[in-house]
Amino acid sequence: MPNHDHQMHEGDSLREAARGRLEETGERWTGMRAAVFDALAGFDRPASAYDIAEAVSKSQERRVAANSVYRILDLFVGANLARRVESANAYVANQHPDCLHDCIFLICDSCGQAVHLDDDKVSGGIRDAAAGAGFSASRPVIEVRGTCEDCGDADS
Amino acid sequence: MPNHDHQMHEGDSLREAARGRLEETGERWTGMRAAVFDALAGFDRPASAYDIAEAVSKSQERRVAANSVYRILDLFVGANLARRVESANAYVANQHPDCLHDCIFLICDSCGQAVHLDDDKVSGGIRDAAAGAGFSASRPVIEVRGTCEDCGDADS
DNA sequence: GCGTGAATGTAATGTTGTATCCTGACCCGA
DNA sequence: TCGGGTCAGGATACAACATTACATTCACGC
Repeated sequence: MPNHDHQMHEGDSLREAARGRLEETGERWTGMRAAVFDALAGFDRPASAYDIAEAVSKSQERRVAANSVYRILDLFVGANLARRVESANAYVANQHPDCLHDCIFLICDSCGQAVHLDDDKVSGGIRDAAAGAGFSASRPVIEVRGTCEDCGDADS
Repeated sequence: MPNHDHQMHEGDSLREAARGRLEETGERWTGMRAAVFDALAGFDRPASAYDIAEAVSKSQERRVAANSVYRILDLFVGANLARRVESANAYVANQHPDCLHDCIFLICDSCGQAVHLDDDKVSGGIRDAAAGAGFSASRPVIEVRGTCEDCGDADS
């Protein structure tokens, strides 16, 4: 079970939380950044920068290049608005940008969905193991590939 | 501390262990596979498929294409002779191919070295956390980016 | 208005990973 | 010895992911 309550967000509430968080870091919430955030949050699974570029191109009715998207995604990751899923070369919106965690992703190899867990006990164990090897951890990457409940139920 | 002893290998011993393990799976230990394994084991840090292709090209004195290397690396990963480091898009030789673990990589962002830990307690915790969310884990990816002891000592 | 720096656009290029089809070595049975 | 099957690997092309350099535009203080 989680060891504290999060302010969870969705839809407009998430957008506003993201905007607030980004502005706290001294960055601007521009139209382009809003469009990228909306596109990212609109996916129900991890989205690649190119997926997002395509979605934004559609919503803006003009071509948006990948590198603009990369710039903004890097900014988002730095500000905790988004996370990178390393094993999928993709990104997800962070549902609670105000709250910093080492997080765990459960990624279904069948449907592509990614669930985000926060378990400070597990991540603490990893940080301890790293520290025990004389290693100073800055960014744990904890991802589990496998099969989600829905896909496991019925072997389609 | 590790919770059991491994048969650790290096040099020729590692090569022989790898060969034995691969042949146990019903695959052949060909010259090309040996060359790829030697190249991989010769790197002191995670190596990309293209790094390995280049090294093998040199040792064979002919051009070896990346896709051949990928095929062989996939085979190695499947047979537990090598591991993929997801956060670096790279591969490392497994020092004890006879022994299957969820493993933890500590990757130094400064020098690029990767240390391989086996800690069944930590990985068990992750599998438990996944199971608690109804998720059937097949392949945990546990990597920690940070700074190793050597690079942290003196801030060059 | 106008200069300045931040944000974004444009284009090219580099890196990583896959797909497809083909060749050559080897084995095996007729 | 001939044919056919299998499989490792080669060649090529291409798809997907990511970065770089430089030009242009925009917001804001003055």
